[in-house]
Amino acid sequence: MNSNEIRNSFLNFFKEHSHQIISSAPVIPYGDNTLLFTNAGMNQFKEIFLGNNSRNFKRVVDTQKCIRVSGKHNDLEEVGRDTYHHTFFEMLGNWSFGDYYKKEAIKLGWELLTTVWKFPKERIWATVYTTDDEAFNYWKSETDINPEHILRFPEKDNFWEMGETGPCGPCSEIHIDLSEAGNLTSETVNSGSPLMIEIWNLVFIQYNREQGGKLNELPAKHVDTGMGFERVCAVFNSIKNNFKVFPSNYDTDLFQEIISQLEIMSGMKYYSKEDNWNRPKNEKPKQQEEVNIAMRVIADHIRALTFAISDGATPSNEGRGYVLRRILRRAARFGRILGFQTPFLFKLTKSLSDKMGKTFPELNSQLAHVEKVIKSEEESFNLTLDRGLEIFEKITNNLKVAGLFPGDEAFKLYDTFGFPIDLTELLCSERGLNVDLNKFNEEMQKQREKARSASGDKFQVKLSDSVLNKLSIDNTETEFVGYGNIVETKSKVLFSQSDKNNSYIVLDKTPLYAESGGQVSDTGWITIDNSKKKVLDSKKIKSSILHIVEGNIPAEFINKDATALIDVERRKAIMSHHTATHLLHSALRMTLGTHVHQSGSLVSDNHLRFDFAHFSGMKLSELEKVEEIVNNIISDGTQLQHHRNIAFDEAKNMGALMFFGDKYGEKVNVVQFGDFSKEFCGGTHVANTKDIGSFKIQTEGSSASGIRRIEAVCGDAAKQLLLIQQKSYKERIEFAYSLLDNLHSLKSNDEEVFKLDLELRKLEDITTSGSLKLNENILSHFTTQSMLSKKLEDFILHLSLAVKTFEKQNQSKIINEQLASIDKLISNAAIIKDVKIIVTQLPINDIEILKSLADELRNKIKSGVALLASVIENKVSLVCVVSDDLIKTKNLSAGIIVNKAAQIVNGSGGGRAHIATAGGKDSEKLPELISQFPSLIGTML
RNA sequence: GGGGCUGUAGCUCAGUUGGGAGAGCGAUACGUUCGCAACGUAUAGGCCGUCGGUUCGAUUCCGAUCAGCUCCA
Repeated sequence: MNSNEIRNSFLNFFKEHSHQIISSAPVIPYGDNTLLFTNAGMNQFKEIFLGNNSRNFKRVVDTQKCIRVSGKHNDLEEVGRDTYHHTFFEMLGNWSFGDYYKKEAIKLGWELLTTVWKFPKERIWATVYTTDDEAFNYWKSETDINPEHILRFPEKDNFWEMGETGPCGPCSEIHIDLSEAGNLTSETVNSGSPLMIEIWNLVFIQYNREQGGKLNELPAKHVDTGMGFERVCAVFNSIKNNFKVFPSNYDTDLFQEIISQLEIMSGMKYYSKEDNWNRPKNEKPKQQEEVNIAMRVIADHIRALTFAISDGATPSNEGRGYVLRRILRRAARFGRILGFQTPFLFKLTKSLSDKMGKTFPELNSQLAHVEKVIKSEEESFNLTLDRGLEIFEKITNNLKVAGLFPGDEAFKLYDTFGFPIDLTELLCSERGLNVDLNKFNEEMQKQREKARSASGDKFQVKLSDSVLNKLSIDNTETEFVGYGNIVETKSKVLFSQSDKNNSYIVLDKTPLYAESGGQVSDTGWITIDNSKKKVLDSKKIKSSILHIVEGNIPAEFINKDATALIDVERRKAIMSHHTATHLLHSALRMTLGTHVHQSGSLVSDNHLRFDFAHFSGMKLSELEKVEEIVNNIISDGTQLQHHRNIAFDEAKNMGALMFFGDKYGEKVNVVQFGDFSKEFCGGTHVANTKDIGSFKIQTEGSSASGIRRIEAVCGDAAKQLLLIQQKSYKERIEFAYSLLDNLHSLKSNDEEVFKLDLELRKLEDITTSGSLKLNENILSHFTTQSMLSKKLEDFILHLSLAVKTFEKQNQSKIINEQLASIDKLISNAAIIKDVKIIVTQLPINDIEILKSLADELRNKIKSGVALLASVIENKVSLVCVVSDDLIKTKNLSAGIIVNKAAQIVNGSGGGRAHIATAGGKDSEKLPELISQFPSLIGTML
């Protein structure tokens, strides 16, 4: 059987035993910030185990996409060096939610392995928890396993826990002996031997571990099993080869197709371990093993990258995006061993989607997107490497200690410029240098400690712990009644607590929406005992909606009657924006293609933000088309069809768009507007698209590579936007007038100025507003407005250019005028001790002009000292120049001179020896300065 | 969440006791020689990321902020 057949065989076996096959949850756990990636089969059922959520099925079978990159058992740096660690893997599992338990789980497992798959019974070993006699006995009674192959292990191996608290229980593992003779002993089980491998873990969820370690028996017991799919494929491979090969997950068809493509692309060959052993003696084993490792690393990493990006993740410099970046860069680096210098990883995604696209359709639909993201990320990594190389060269050219590359420099290369340390080592060894790794590690350790101590309360919600703890004990449940007509709702208080400023209230029924799926929380009011309190925010906590209320509310309100009321106007605006988001999504798919999918969304009362996968920026024409489509649907008045609480499969069959955040198997809501838009959505929407009024895109840009972001407004918010635009248009008109005034003062009575003035008056006279009607589509106003703005901007550009040229002309005119007097100044210069000294005040109000005049003067005077002064805004500005010969022979410095001179007018200054500037506050002392200046110079000669 | 680095002409980047904003490539014009073009000369192009502070004066010092890169968590 090939891998696809093995997977299907697993799923179908359990299907025949009344299990429902469900799809894998995305590998990106949306809505669970405690987890970077889906790392176990049970992630999507966590809520069921915790008792926060129930579903309408009891037996389920699935394969779950998982990514593990950190943790004690999986260090990224180890992946690829051996033959069985992976960043990405599938976990096959069968599940019982309060249905069958140990007996049937063991029986079914044994049946699949030995009867269906025909694994040799004598090679199979089973383990149970030390005290789990029940499981031990079922292995004896329900299977014909060799009784000596049933072993007991303590907590470390056979008691499964999700975390420090939460559901847990004993487990029973199945191991298989893949050695050639099949005669391994019990000591090899759980010893980490690559020949005795664990293939299946049957977990019996029985307890809930409380804070402090106490175990409580759960009301319902569950079965949670996990079978490493890649390992099982390797087992099949071993059996096929009569156990004559060393087991390797990479020798299965799952990886071989990628590896053979790598062989073609690189011209190098991958040898399995078995081949290695039989390799002719003249081949260099070390080099071959490096190629093997490189190919395994790449084959593994490309899977993780492709699946993660297909599920909506993007490489970036934080969080899970950063993990992806590291994976990609590691793969790219190993690619260099295979001789790849330019992007190559992206070429491998195609063969992966060919291989697995049938089971995971997202691989096919996202193929083009994934390729683009990977390629551009590879390109940017190459840039990083190039830059790092340059810096590396600089450092090696300036080594202080010969032969030693400083550790702090190596760390800086790594930390600041992202240059991999092993590359530094490689380059150094090529040059006969040693890297000071001790220093490097020391710096790294410092960095870690700094980060750790700074990231204390990361996941702490603002709410105090006591509120949260109490809530989870009370296990309250709130019914959300805020769809459809929004009315005042009578309900009961289930929970209430206060701190200094706020109270926290849970009701049994509430119309107030709690933030979820990007839609912000409602605000409103809760009335208890005729006391009306404002609701500031609402949060969803497990099955409850917690209202955060202004002021103090005593706890004895519990069980009292309450009425809850939404801020209706605000909510209407939110609904408009939410529906508009759906319409926008559809319009984008129509305009740009179906690869567009949501990758983030925010819906509030005054705008919406929509992130979606699309690689290039949108053209203006595309944006206009999208706006037009959305506004057409709005004016069509399409009625909302809200399918609430329907089965997941039913919704899927309707063809509704799903998002990565959707959990499979739940009851879901589908929001539909005719044939135009159909989406899974828990949010609230307008009853008819007409209610939205109008829709306008504000900005389009990029939020991450491969992700575009659109911000838009509708309804009243759109009108607000229009008003703002009109206001800023008026301000620009004012600005244009002030430019025109400038021009006029530079060049009065000019015909061109007159023409420009006329043109501007025209632009001002066209009014864009008029009175806006309530439901009027105001898009045309936006169009006129943007046309006018464009015209005005062109006009301003033209005008400011004219001002600039006139200013320059004016400037050179002034300079030319003054130049004539400069000659006069030179010939009238005072001479003290053979040095020509010039000092004068000029009617110039621009320091730049003063400077260039001084420069001219310096050129013309040939030998001498000059001080030019002017009064600008009632302050004195001074520029002093000294000719080169005097700097040399008389040791004069313009900086010192101008500073001394400025002291007379209560100022200071400085500069270079040949030219310097200064300022002073007392303009009335300027004549005094001018008269004293020659003698001042005299004292310096 | 916490660090480090970067932001100057269309592009790549120089620019230290704070004081005349530069180079190379590219662009434009002119010229010389012409073998796909080369060379020479000239010119244009800058809120020195943004905002605030210190200062007579800030690209430079200080603070904030935005953007990009990068490491740690």
